[in-house]
Amino acid sequence: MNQSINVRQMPNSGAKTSCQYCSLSNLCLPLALDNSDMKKLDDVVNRDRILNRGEQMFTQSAPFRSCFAVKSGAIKTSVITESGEEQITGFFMPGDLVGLDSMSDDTHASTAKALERTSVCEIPVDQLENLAHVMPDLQHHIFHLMSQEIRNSHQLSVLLSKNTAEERIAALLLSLSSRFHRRKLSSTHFSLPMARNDIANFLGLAVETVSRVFTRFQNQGLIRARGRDIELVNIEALQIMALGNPQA
Amino acid sequence: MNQSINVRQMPNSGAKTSCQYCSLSNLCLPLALDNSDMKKLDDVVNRDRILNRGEQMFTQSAPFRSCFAVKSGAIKTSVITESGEEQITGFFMPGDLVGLDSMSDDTHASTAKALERTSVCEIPVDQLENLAHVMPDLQHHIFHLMSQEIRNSHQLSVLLSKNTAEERIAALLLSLSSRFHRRKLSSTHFSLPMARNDIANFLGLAVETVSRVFTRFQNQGLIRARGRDIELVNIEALQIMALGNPQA
DNA sequence: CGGAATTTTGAAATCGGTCAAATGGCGTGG
DNA sequence: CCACGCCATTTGACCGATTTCAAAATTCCG
Repeated sequence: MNQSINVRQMPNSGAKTSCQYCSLSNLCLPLALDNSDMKKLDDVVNRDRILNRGEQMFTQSAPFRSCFAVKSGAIKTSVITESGEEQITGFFMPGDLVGLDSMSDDTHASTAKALERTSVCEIPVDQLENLAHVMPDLQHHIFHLMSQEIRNSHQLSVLLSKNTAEERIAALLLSLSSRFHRRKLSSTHFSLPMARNDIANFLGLAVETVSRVFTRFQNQGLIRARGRDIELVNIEALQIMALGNPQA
Repeated sequence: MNQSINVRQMPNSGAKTSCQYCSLSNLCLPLALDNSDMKKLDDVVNRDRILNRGEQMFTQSAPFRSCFAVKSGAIKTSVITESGEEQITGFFMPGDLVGLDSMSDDTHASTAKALERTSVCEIPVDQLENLAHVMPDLQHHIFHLMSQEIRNSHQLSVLLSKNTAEERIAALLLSLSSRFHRRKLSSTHFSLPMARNDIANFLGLAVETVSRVFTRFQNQGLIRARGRDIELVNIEALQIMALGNPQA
């Protein structure tokens, strides 16, 4: 039910957990850093900001001052078009860095909202840039993360323009599966952090279509779904399905 | 017919044009730099690589060593899915930097191909990172460019998942228009660098649909199109069209 | 426990895709 | 300079996956 990741407590402290003692350090920004550099990063991080389900972390067009690392819970980001439509651009899980799409401007390019109770670490961008300047590994790592974000978005574009409803949903389930796996959680049995509505929006489908595909998958014995509780029964079949028409 | 940008010649030289004397310096990487820094950048740039139409600048999965700045001509980038389908992820014009989506890996995340005769400047990434390390403005500028790339891709996602064929094509025409404008070319009369096929692929449509929409637009008096030669007759109407259903 | 929100299910409508074929443009070579 | 042939573009008719509209069923929380 709860796919958040427990944060190992610092031995002698009930206080905020430093990067060194955070179980996410192998996923998050500190990944690239040695101990002394991690300390410096540690100093600029504002820890333990808690968001309730539905609460916004930042909103599009608001002044851009910080990126956020997800500690537990889950975040969705979305852009609002001029015609008022929302497009979800990503789901962020513990260890992910949110807000990189805003680094080209002094205002946020998207809105970030908590999908459930979520705790985050805030990292002021000006300080992050300063650190990156003196720490080549950090600079490199940020380049890496931003580039990864571009790739993810390109993958989404492919999904949206080339794949059927079934293929998109299979791909999303597998993507979530592998992300849970990387976080040492079960890759076959998890709880969706987002509503059907969010899935539909993200994948460019109608909610009804998402619902129908879920039941179809269930009837075909590919998954077992009860509400947000999902079990991947036949991963291989899902993988084949996600690939789409294989004769292209 | 030719929307390439002339490169101002260095007064006393028929040789390669340095960044200082390149008319694109206000669009390209040097944008962020003062004269002495520009010199250093200049030293690491391999100039005057020429690609013929259809020639590949780099291919997906090939070792990633350099980014490329477009000097004249036009480039398209695309990703190939596991099932062998191509999705064009961007069109790059003079002053644009190609290859940023590959900075998360040591292999290219996409393939880049020249749409017409194109000249580019090659910038080795390791040297670019070194320079960024000593030049905070350059680092900031690269963050900016990468973030912009994320935004662009998000915009594409919105287009693909929320907009009709007409809206997508109107949006593309307007986007090209503004990009030509920023390069001091006509924003109402230009030559498309890409084929209908590329437009269709980029926008997630069938070629036939693109063709139909073009003729529909022409009949409605929004544009005049003969082959790749495009004239935007009623920009306001196109803008309204690109917005999509305004009652959402 | 109750009411609202989410999810599911059904039937009908549609936009864009697919298939097929005609037309047009352009470079090459005679 | 023209004719050929190839490839890009256009046009037409039909089809199908997904959307839309409507309503029931279920779940979620306060």
